[in-house]
Amino acid sequence: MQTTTATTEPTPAPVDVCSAPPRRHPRPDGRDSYTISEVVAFTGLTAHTLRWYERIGLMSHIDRSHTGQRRYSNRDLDWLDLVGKLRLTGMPVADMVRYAELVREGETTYRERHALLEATRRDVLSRIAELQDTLAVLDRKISFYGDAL
Amino acid sequence: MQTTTATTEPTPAPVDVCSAPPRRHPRPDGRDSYTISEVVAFTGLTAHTLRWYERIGLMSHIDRSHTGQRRYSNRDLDWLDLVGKLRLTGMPVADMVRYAELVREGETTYRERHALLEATRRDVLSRIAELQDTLAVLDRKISFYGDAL
DNA sequence: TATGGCCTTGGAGTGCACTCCAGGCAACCC
DNA sequence: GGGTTGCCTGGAGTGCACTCCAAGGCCATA
Repeated sequence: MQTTTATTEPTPAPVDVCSAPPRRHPRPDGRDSYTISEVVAFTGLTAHTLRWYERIGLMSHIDRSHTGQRRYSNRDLDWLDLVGKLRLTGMPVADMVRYAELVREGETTYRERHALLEATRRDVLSRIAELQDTLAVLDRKISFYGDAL
Repeated sequence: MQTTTATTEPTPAPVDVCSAPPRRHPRPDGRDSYTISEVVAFTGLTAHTLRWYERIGLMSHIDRSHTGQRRYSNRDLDWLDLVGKLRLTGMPVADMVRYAELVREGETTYRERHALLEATRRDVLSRIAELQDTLAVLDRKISFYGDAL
């Protein structure tokens, strides 16, 4: 089950540890190396975007095949899942890059990561509250139009 | 008490009827005419943005003083409140302009307005669900970092 | 050997939602 | 009259997050 990429395992390469993130799209088991187009299929992002994420430092360096093509690991996909979630919160990409840098710097940044996620959590809560507020307005208007019809 | 703008009252000018929207920022009572900078203070939008909204048709024509300066009514402020709410949902400005057009066209567009708001409502619900999903992920990570500290 | 498919790169382009600028008018205070 | 403030306009500029382009490498199949 636990296929490990020999290329990355020796150097534990600081990654986003934490409990295993739930994977949304079924990923084939027993593999740990995907082409960019497979990742496109899993994530819904474009290949352009994936390469751009790498360029701006939102993803740490991705493995390459002997011909120089990108080979994404399950860890990379987990990270993309998290990025997708953070994107939904409206977090700017620059902030996500900051978080990625903290992850790359290793365990010494736990405190700062904790603070960053706490702040994000507060943002998310207030966005949910705003949306629920908006929902109330929509419901009032919808029932107005519903009654008028 | 009821200061009415003589210019708009004769022609009831189709506006967003429905029940009275709750006003967020305290507006002085007994007035129905505000300068652009007052509206800036009430809404948090910039004067540029307010003029731009008008240019693109997101606001119907705003009253003018004898010198040509904009004079916003309470109805305009109510509309801006709604626009603010819709903006929070992530609705594109173009869609809001569409809704504004429907409002300007009068009662015959009730059905379409109803449908548009229903669709928006569904969007909002799914966004809330996404955010709650994200919140769960954040909580897991936050408690991981919290435990590790 | 050639054709097609998948991938690579740096850099330029796009769409959205503002945001600002230059130049000018009107009103008010000293 | 001069200075300041507030507002006006059309049009250009900005920042973000992609999105696309052109030119080319590698490799499998016909």
